[in-house]
Amino acid sequence: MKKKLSIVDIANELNVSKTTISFILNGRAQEKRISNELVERVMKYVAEVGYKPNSLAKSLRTGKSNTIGLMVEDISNPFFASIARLIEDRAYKNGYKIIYCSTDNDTSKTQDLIGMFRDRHVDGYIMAPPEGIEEDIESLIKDGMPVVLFDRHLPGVKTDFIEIDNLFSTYNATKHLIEQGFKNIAFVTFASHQTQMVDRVKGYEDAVKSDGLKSTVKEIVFNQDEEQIMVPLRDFFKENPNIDAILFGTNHIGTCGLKVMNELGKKAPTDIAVISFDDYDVFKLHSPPVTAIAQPVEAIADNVITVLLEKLNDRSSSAKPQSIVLKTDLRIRNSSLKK
Amino acid sequence: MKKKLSIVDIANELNVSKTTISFILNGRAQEKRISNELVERVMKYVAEVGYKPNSLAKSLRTGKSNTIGLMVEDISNPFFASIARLIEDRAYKNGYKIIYCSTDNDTSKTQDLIGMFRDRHVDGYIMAPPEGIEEDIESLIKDGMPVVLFDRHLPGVKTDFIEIDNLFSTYNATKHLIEQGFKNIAFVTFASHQTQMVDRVKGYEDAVKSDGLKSTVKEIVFNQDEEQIMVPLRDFFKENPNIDAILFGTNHIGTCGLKVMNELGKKAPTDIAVISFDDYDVFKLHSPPVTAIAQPVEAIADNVITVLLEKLNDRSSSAKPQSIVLKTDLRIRNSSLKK
DNA sequence: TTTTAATACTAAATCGGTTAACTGTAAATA
DNA sequence: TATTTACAGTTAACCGATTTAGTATTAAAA
Repeated sequence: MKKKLSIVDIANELNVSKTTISFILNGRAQEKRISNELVERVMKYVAEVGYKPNSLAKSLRTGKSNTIGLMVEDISNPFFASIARLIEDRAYKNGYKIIYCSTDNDTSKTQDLIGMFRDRHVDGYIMAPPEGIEEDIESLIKDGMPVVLFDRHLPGVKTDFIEIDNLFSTYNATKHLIEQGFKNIAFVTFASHQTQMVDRVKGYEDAVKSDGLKSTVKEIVFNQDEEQIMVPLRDFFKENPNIDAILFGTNHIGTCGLKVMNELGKKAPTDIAVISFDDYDVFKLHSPPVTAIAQPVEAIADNVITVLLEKLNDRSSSAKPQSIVLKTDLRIRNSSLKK
Repeated sequence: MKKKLSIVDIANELNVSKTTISFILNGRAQEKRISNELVERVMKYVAEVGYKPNSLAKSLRTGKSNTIGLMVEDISNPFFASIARLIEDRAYKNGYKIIYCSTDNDTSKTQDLIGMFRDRHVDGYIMAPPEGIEEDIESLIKDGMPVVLFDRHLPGVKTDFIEIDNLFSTYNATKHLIEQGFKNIAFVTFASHQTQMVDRVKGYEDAVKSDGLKSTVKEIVFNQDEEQIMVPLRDFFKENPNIDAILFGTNHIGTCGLKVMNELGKKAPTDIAVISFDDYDVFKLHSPPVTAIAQPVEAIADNVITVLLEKLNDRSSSAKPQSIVLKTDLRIRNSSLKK
């Protein structure tokens, strides 16, 4: 077990001060007028023995950790998992590591996690924030930490965020159902005051109202345990036997909804037409396949990391926060629905 | 932007040496005979101002970072995502953070990532190792790093691992198909020399041979791009028109397989019976639902973290490595297959 | 000839903790 | 009375880097 080399070992071996080594390794040789000769000698030796500076020591001194904290609702949800994956790739390419965690949409858990991230001196934060976290985020921002939100934003908080056009997405999907001739369209979603959910509900309501149809919104309490989501769904179907189409507010609730429909022997789309927010394999492979509102996952991840890197590279920048709103894609999978 | 308090600030404020503060905060007051009076005064002040020790400085001095490096094949794969989620929870509860990354089963990428983790002084490693990484893992172990492998292991490398009984799982699934009366059963999987894949193939082959049936194994090159997986699958179906049942080696390939079957208008299970490794929503919700080999995800995550925490708490322990092999569950979803 | 400037580095402080070794006093033991 | 022991802490070194301020030498400018 060879002990790791430190900058002092290198300095001693080459009879040079560690300051010089440090300057050379940080590309400040020119600026500090270190002779090319010496630079070469040092670089050669460093490569030879494979010396790597201790990043903890470096972080302690410089205050930068080259780490980004990523907080999503649940890393095992395919939507967040794929965004996390894309962010991870881009971050590594730019020399950043990711520390991630799942908030479960739980405010106090999230506060704890922010504390951990702070303590670990992450350089920047990417998060899909839960409700009630406004003050904590504001305090991060006040302390000069770059914060980029995605999937939703916090109305009072002035920071960058990337999201999609939720209102139009559900409006458009609902209109699509109406055009297909459905009259009793329900919207089933998680109970939430978050911006993305509020907008999704509003999009749906705007659409049904514009056609003089009745609005039926069912809100379900978020729960980790899938069974706890399915219970109220069963009730919903029993209480609303005349529903002919449903729009689900997230992939998770859409999946649970399909499971319950299976249980109850209700076929999509012959018995009840279904559209879900967030597209993924379950909907594509369902037979017949389920129409879904696909979020531009790559574009979201790209924008998130681009904006964050910008802030990281130009800390002082007081440019006003960017709000990027991306379009979704309604993937219509059953053109022959009802008519 | 109030600057963060350091231990020196606390010491000065209370007119005590920082050593004393450190002892008290690390629960060594008794041992170092610090008076209860002083302990209380310090604790009260620390709580009041919300002082939190700088973990970077702490790590630098102690060599421990309270971080675990988690390397999976692909964090956006539901199998790995759910294991990651469970490991995350357990790790946080025990005061550890997770740094994660996806290896893509790429050896040199993984080597890079190990380098990063090393550099960040992670306290332990959890990984689903790619091929060809034996030496790197051995060098980690030689340097005293706790390493726990899962999903597969490296035959020559003596370290703990958690996996499932792959051989029996595919043997059993194949037998099940045979019992249903299928005669032309194919096994479609990723090309790999990894232990889990080798065992899965062997389990299949043992089963078909034991009944004197023909073995048809199709190996597909792993690729990030789904289309690159579907091309050889299409070929496979065209070249083997008399196949009446397929066993897919992973959830990913199973999902792609179903997509291709959809394209080609082949129905599961009426045209071709299907069983896939790794159970998830896509298989549960497929109509009719697809039989799958479910891995005990919670048990895997539990065992992984338990073994790692044991090693972390007892570094010197030279107890010989544990090999834990868990059972899978064949979730039969179409009892009325053929007969 | 003296002053200034450029060259090529280095010493020491610093980041914020932990820890081995030590100090000074009072009471207990030899 | 002289020596231990217990008590209640403190001093200073250390982890491994970065960075500010400085030094010694030579060359150019005044």
